[in-house]
Amino acid sequence: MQQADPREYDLKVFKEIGFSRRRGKRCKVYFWSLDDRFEEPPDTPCIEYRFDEIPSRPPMTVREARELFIRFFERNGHTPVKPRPVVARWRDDLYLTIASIVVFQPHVTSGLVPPPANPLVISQPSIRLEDIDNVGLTIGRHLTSFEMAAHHAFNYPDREVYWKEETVRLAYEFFTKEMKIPPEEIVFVESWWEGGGNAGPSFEVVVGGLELATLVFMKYKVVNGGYEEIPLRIVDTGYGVERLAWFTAKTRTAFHTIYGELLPKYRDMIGVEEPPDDLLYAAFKSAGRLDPEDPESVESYFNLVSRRSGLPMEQVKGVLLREARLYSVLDHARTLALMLGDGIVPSNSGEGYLARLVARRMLKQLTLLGAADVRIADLVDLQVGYWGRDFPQLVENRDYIIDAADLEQERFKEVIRRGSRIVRKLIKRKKGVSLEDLITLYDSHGIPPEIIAEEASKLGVKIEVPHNFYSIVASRHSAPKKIARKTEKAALPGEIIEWASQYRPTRPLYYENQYTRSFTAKILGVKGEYLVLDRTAFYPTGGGQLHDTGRICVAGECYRVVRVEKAGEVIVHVLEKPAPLIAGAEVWGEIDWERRYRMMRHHTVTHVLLGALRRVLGSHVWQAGAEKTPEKGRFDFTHHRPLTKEQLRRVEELVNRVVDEKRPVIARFIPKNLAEEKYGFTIYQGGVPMKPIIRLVEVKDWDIEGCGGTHLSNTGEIGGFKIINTEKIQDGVIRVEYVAGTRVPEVLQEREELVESVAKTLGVQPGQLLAGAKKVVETLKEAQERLKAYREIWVRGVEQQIASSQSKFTAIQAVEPDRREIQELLRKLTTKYPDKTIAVYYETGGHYQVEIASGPQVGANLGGIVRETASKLGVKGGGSRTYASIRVPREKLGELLEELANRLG
RNA sequence: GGGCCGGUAGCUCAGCCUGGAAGAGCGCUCGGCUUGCACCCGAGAGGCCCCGGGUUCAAAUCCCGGCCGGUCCA
Repeated sequence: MQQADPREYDLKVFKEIGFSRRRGKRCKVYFWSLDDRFEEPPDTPCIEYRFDEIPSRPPMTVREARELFIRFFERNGHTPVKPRPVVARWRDDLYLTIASIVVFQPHVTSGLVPPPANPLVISQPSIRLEDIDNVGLTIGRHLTSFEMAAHHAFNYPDREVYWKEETVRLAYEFFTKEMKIPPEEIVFVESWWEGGGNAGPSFEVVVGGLELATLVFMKYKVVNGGYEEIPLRIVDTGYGVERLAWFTAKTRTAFHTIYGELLPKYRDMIGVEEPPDDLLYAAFKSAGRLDPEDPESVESYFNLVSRRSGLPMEQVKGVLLREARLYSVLDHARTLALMLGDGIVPSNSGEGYLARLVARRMLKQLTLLGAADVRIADLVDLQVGYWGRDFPQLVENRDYIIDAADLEQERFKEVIRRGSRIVRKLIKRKKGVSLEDLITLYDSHGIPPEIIAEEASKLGVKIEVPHNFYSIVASRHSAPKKIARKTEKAALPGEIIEWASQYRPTRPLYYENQYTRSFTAKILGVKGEYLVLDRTAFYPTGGGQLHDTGRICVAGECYRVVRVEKAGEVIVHVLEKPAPLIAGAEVWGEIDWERRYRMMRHHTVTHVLLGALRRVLGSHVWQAGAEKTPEKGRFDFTHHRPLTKEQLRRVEELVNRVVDEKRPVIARFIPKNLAEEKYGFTIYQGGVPMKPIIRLVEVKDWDIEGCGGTHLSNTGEIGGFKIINTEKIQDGVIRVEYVAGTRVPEVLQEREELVESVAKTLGVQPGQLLAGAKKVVETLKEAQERLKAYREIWVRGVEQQIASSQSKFTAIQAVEPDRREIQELLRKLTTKYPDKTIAVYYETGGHYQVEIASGPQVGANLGGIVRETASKLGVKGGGSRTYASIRVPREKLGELLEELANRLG
């Protein structure tokens, strides 16, 4: 860890309280505390938990702890801010909200957008999966989901809010006055924080073995390993709400505090009894020193608990491992509820995979607890009830949460079912399962090794799973790259983008009036076929809407505009060919209105469609991609199951109803913070614009989204809507394609034409299409049967020919060019006439293909003879002892057969 | 987005390594046994071996590309 200048940590507030600075003897870090009672900072793993002995305010629930925190900071001049979803849709470098500061990155932290309030206080539910394997064993130190309560101050060069002194003072006051912790127990450990490209000094506030808060002072940007001061200095704090509650409740594990009445319910459903209290107490005391990553530490932890409680090692180990599994199930159930509640759709990629990971790990634990049949939907539903008041999105999306959880369980069962078949086979064939097998089984088939070991032990085979199994698997994968979310690739050559950027932003007339068809403007610059104007009505490709086309005229000379693209804020028109234009000239432009109008219809109807999908399917439906062309609209969205016919029908009906209702469609620009506060994050369907002012498009009382496209002013103009196709394009993503307005009859016409041409091909009237098709199929079947009959007759003839032939070699011409059929015939004949060699030849592509087989009693090496013959004739051919094939030009057939008859006859 | 695994009868899969007869179990059809049946016995139907290209005398099998599914990881 980076050690900063000691002066960074030397604060007046410490002196005022009477704190002094010390250094740990074994854990060699500096820390501030009241007296000299601590030789070590009271943090894991330097000491064991002793916060049960430290006085504090009476036991709080998680909700009470959150309220206590927010009210305290509100009284101290902070504005409470609503938390964001646990899925960080506004970030392109993160899937999950892992801390409260993530809420403000990167738009606020970069200085582009002001914070919603300053200073502010928030309690942000966060999810971190890095330590997922340690959840449970550490009785609550590791959680996959937690609430990070935080106060943030953003210090601009021209506006200082507060910095270290005030932050530490607030912390001290909160812990002593609100949490009622004796001052002499509170310790500030000097530390250094780095993350997301920023860095700064920090304090960890630890009490009685538990780290309760981290106070970070972000003031540097990390540039090539060095630090640069940034103009916007940010106070980034993080208080663990669950830990605050645990500290006051002093229960044996954090899970007892966090989950309260849910814990006994889970015990009941899963079948894990509450262990004896002296065992749990011993575990509590010893857990502070436990390093779950280190198997030796884990072993000595069990030892310690065994000695402390006086219970045998085996019992301690068994009980605590079962407990750890139970706690993970509790933890994962809440995390999964939060993920699904914020609309993550489980899948095999992106944030969807993270939801699946949590679900699968939970299912694994249940399986190992012998409770594979417990419905995880029930477990998750209990969490929805328990946390519903804190996170209303859980209740609102209950149906989806339950359905998605059920589906994940079904899929996992399927995986295990497939897996156990493979395991049984392996054991039967190889009498065991190697590490290599375990890795393949997990990496390629998703079957956890622990479950394989159990499966195998039922069959009497013992399998050792190495403790570092998952790191072995991880090491097989190449180093992780940065997460890549969809980025629009440049449609213009780099040099053109560079050239265009020198001009001032183009004034977009299509925003002033979306129905503008023609306009006048001034030329700012021309480079070959690329043209930049001071203003334009041409819409550039963006937001899933295709660019306009049209013409631009100067002094009666017109040029086709074939493409329009954006280079930053400058709009670049791409002409059909280089034009001899000069800067400063006046131009007149006109867009192809029919094309544009169709795109507007397809764009507006896309918004109506999204509104309908969210109503029919649920609010987990998010845009995953979209494209609007004059021909059709295409919309990809997240959803866990394929659409039923009924759902499709309802969506179609709903959209058409909105069309009939002639709802107004309004586009306007408003500040980002205001938009978020008023409409929430569903406005960011197509990604988050990094601008302080954003454009919203609202279909009245139906749908509202940030959108840069051109829209109709009323849904009535859509005219009509028809879905023409739907498919699952990847796990968790459904695509629909549709047409609107005048495209509907066109598509109908295309279908009609198809029906007509099929009917014509079948020789029936369009009305008789089905009957006609049935007849064709019947006729085909009949013909095939007849063909089979003829074939049998032919075979009998061939047999006679062979039987009556004196020669050991017979050649027969076949009509059907079906190798497989011929091979089968040859097989039959050579079995019946084991001393004969038979050749069947048929014409194909101007050549004769000859298949030759000899019976088992024929001594000669057929393949060899054919190869020799082939080279003699200058063709290719060969085969095995009893089977060969050769291909000769038409005129050489006679020669070939003669040669073969000579050598084989 | 990347790695790995897979795509063969209605279903579940074998065959592929080592190229030259496309198979098993369940299901289905018919017949027998039986009061009846999820049992038993006998017979039978059912396959563009995912698609395209290449290598080869010859490809389900080997090589390349694609599509689809699964899975692990970002």
